[in-house]
Amino acid sequence: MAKELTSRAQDYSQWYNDLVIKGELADYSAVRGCMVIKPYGYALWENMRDVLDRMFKETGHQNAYFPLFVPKSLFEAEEKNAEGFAKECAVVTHYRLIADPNNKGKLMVDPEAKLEEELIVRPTSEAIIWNTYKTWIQSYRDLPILVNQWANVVRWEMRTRLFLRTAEFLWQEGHTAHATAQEAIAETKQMLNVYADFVENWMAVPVIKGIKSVNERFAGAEDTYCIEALMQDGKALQAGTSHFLGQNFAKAFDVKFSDQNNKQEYVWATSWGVSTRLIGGLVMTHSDDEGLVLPPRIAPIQVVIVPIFKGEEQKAILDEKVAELVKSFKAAGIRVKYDNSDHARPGWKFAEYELKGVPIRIAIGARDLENKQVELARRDTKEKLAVAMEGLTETVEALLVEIQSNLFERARKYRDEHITKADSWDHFLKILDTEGGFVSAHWDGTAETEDKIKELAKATIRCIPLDNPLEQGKCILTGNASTQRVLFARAY
RNA sequence: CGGGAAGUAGCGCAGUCCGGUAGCGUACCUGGUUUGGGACCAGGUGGUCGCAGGUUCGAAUCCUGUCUUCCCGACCA
Repeated sequence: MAKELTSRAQDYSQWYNDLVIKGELADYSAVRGCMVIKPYGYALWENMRDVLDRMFKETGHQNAYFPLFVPKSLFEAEEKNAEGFAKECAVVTHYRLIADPNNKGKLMVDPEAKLEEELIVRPTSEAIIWNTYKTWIQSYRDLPILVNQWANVVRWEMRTRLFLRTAEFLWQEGHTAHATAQEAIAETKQMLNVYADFVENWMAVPVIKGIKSVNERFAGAEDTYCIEALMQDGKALQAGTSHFLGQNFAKAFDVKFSDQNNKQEYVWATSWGVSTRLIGGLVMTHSDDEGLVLPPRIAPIQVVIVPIFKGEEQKAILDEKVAELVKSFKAAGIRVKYDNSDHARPGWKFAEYELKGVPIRIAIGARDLENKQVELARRDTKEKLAVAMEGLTETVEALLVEIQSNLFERARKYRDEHITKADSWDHFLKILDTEGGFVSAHWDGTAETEDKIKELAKATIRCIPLDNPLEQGKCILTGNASTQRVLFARAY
């Protein structure tokens, strides 16, 4: 065994780290809290990015790029936003290094090169963008502005985890400006739906759409909408957020427009983002003790073909036959890899591609050529099937669709089985301590109660589901009157 | 940031207590035999022991500092 994996039951955290590192998605770096995203992991991100980018464009958005640095005076303009992020900001104070006179071969910060004004490395870009929008917007004719940027941001987290919480991460952030509150709210909801569509239909990760409580709301937002996913260890993961920012940033940066009646109005704003964190969620939703399990629609490699041969002569015959298959797969838009390298034997390759989460493996040898068939193995169910060479491309296409839907259904079943109603505090705690998952419980709607529950149960309100039915009840903690249940969970 | 553990060859580890100039497995290289679930035999390559100081004739080993990672907690728009 070349690569031993920790099992989920042994140590869930270690299992996750093993998969990310041994599955070659990412690795630790020399920089605290920052990871190296390796080619295989980046290919996965590129696939995700490309699909999202297309969805953003289909909903009328354009890409742009704003600076990495935010002058402190701009950063602090929107008070709540600044306060929310202040304690995790990297700050640039100098612009030059010089040779250290007391330490040969070493450099030191030039004390003469202190910046007049500190630059904040963006933890999010509302400030720099709204400062820019001020110059873009004069009239209602300039609205809406529908802009997205693909970027990196830095949040100086105390405790980091590969993909789930890193000091630097990749994401996209949409920042839109609108003439009316209704339009901005519609945009906020539209993008939430885009995220839910992407995460469910491409990543095969079921999510619950909802709205955050005041405590969990984005700093500077009027309302934060979110999609919440459930991991295999029963903990929840916020997979994406879409914020209705009201006029907070417009007021902070004095962004006004003239309406049809030549009346000056503040602009309405939204922002929305998803990050490389989604990759962490993907790993923890589908993968198993053998390694990663990637959904076909975003897998860097959808099909791997492993030849089984004795001697160069057989290999040449297989190479020729497989070249036809590869051509046919590629013509059908299937991402296929033919691994005919001779330094690893078939068994080794089988294990390796299982670790990498490749949805379909095809093994083909002399025996198969004779029978005009191949051995096809599904990563999701670990089933092996003998499949006719005739019409193989169509078979594979259909199977990729089936695997995609099987992964989603499996995850949804798990998620649905882990939404539990609790009507007493004891039951509430018991669920959190045993099966985990979402606990649907009444809450009196106050921030104080939410804080108290967080303190006592280490669970937070993940969201108030959008389609939540109203029902009379009593708060799980205080017993005060409540009109609806909300979803609690322990979360990443 | 608090508590705990760790850092020695690409990876996984032993050696550290009791100082004497580094070893095992795997990977890698060469040759051969192999190839339908992580092959075998033989011969090799590769490490200033995380980094920086200090003690000493001599440091992976003792001392000080520092960096990084993991686990638990606090924090986490």
